[in-house]
Amino acid sequence: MNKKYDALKLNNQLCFPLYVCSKEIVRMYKPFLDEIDLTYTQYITMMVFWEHKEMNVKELGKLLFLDSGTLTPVLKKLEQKGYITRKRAESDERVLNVAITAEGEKLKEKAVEIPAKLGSCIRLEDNEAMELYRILGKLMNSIPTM
Amino acid sequence: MNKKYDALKLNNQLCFPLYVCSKEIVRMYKPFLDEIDLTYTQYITMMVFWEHKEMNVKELGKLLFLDSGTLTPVLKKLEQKGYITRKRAESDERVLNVAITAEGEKLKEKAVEIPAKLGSCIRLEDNEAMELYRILGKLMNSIPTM
DNA sequence: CCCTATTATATCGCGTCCAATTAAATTTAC
DNA sequence: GTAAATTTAATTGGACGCGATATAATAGGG
Repeated sequence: MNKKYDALKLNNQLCFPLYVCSKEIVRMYKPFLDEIDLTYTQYITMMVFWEHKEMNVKELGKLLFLDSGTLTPVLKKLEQKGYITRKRAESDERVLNVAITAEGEKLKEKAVEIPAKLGSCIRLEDNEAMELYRILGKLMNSIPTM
Repeated sequence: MNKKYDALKLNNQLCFPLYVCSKEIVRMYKPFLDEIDLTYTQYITMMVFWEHKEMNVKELGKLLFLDSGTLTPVLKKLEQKGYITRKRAESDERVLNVAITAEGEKLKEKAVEIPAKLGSCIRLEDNEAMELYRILGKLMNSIPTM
């Protein structure tokens, strides 16, 4: 039998396919994101601002499940590209408010085609995609938000 | 209605929860992997050698969905720790054969507890975990292996 | 054989992640 | 009411991972 080590086999891991699929799909985005000169992280950050206009780093991090150590360089890069502005809150100097610019809004027009382009790369039945979405949602909710 | 941009909302993305879950679960591994002083990438690499003893970089990359740009430093690190050996194939000097050492085998004993420890962190019904595993498998298979 | 194409790995630069640090605001103790 | 301790927010710095390119070895075509 010798099942003692079975749990250490790659094929028996749940995390591993998750890790691979995540990386591979991010990679699929790359050619499309290259066209608008964004990384995936920059892209999901812009998504938040396309939807919300303004937000501080803390709130942003909560939405994106990213800490400020990741966000600070991302936001500086996006500021440099002219898509957002970064400004300390007057009421609380610790807080950095980030807001989208007109340039940033314009980028949305270019980005709008991306989800469909990517969708056509992924071979998954609609019901499976929904099930995957549902289970991942449940998994995400079980993560301590710290 | 204004549904034109709905596909750009974070909540409507399939990739985003995948990306988040992957990162968060890798993070969950960290305290356990710290105990045996491995990164997640080093861990899945060792998994392959716990199962297969010997393999060249190309084959390893195919199994792990990682390229030599990632694997070279990982393998050098693991060699440095004494868990594997790296040796050019005599028949073809381009090929680098990697093999596990006795030290590497010993590490397996310490690692054997990790999958269970992690499993207990993840709140997911068995049938959901299996369904997730199945769908991710399908998704992985649709990835061009290049 | 020689030249070109292909294959396998290594190198390098950038982006992201984590831990430690800095700076600001709030709470607590006296 | 003020000083010290705690908490909170963001930044910095170092390590790791990834993509693009370089290097070296082999294979293939004439």
